[in-house]
Amino acid sequence: MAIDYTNNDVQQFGKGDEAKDRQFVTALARGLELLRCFSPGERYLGVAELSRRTGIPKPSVSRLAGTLVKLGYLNFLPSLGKYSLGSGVLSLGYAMLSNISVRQIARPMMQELAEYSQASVSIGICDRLSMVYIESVRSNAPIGIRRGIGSRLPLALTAIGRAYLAGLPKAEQDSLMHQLSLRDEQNWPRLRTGIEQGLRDCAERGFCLSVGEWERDVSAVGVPFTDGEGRPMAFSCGGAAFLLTRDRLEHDIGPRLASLVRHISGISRI
Amino acid sequence: MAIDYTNNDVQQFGKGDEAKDRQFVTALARGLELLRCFSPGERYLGVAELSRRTGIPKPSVSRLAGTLVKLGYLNFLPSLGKYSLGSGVLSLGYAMLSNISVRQIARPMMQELAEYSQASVSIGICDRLSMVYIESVRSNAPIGIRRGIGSRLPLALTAIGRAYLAGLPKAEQDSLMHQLSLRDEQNWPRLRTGIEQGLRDCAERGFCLSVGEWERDVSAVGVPFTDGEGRPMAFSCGGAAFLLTRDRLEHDIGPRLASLVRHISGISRI
DNA sequence: GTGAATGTTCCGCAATACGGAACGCGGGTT
DNA sequence: AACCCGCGTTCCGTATTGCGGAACATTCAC
Repeated sequence: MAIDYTNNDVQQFGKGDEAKDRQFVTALARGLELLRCFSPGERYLGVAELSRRTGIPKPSVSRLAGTLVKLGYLNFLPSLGKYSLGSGVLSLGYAMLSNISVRQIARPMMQELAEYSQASVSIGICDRLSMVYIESVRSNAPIGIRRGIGSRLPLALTAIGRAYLAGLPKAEQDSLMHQLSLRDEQNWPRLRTGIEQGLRDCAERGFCLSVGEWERDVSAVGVPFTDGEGRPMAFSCGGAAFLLTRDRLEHDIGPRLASLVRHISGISRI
Repeated sequence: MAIDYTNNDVQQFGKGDEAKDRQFVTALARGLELLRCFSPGERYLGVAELSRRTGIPKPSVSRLAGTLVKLGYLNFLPSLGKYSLGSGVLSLGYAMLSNISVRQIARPMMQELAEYSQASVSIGICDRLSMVYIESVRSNAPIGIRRGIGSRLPLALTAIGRAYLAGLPKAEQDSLMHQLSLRDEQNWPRLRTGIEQGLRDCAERGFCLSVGEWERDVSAVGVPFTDGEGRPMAFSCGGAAFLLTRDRLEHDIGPRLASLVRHISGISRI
């Protein structure tokens, strides 16, 4: 598994953070932060490791993790002395997915476009500074990595992320971009250029591109969308770069995806 | 949506419960209990409703929910004054799924059996007193409801649940059955009969049945399994009762599913 | 045996989460 | 309008509860 799935969207909750909010429950935030440490790359984590990652002192980690085990959100493996995610986390995700109705409406059309383009067509929403797939269908072509529902992609480098930003109200857009700039001041100028190109593209043509910018061999187009309940999200169609050339994305796939999204807007607006 | 998706596996956390455990973090448990209130049927819940469901007083619910919003696990809809699940819950579930390798190994064989039987083949693990699908493939026959990954099924009435119980060590088996009996004393005698039949079937033939016992028109066979990491789970093959007659389940599908699971045991044991 | 990891338990402390009461708000109903 | 009812939030005094340094076990490596 060469892909780095690590969740970079860390938030530290030092007890006396600026969140001097009397309405903020630290213990809850910390417990959830522990769960977030587990990612597809990091199956098993021990107390010390969790403590290092989150900055929470060991005894507290031990207590919180113990609680999470009792609740079924973590498993404890006595042989390793480590924790892994438990079955509890699954059903939460499912409850959320089943409440987003666009998925059912869009799936047939997505499937059709996937077959046509021999690529993957996905819908994503934003969590912290990543996009997360809530639906993804792929052509049954032999190649093509399976990035399933729930997988995370960076906001700044992908077509779906840029499209998402393009669909946001200015205020939220700025806020997210500000956070991005803080996280990676080094590369921000470069990232920013790509994002702003995306914003322009979406405004002018209704879709934006990422040609090998995230992973060398992957290209995609993205289109912003807001569902009937006002939830911002984005569609994308992406796959092997040698199949999805820039020309084809700009003149064929891009317009098709944009048209697909217009269709869905029409249907779900009723 | 006629199916009752409601999550019955409630746990109350009155502050001074028997959990006088100095190692138990109540605030965390309560916060997660709030998230659990949302199910595919219950998209939007307000403070009062959450308070009623969980027994947590309103101010505490307000505080905890506020915290969950800040963390991205809940959305707040000002127009309704209610909460819905946020994007944060998704990625947790995905991180867990991607760490269960049986899924990838088993999928092709599951697909094959699904086509052959014109039914759905699934893998499930247990969360509290429900089975939760971690993988599910279905034939592309026109009929067949889509129960995706993450959906919950009762332990006592389904083939997958009974098979799961059959695969557990005696102690855990007894513990779960005890909890089941407490939750529904009324029907326990009947449920128990079905479960014990399932245990016998699994011991004798390697699979168990549920013929219209959970939903009138749905029948299935189930087979217990334990993966390379010692995680107990169960396979099932189920679908329309008129296609999957008892005879066919007993003499064709059941043995085939049992054989499939033996294959997988062989592969993943390496 | 020593040393450096790990994870858990102890326990005194005070910060923290708690929850009853009160407040403000909107939307019915008479 | 005046009333009421249900909701959600804020207040604030309280003691509960979670906290974390220190000490204590274990295990591993060499």
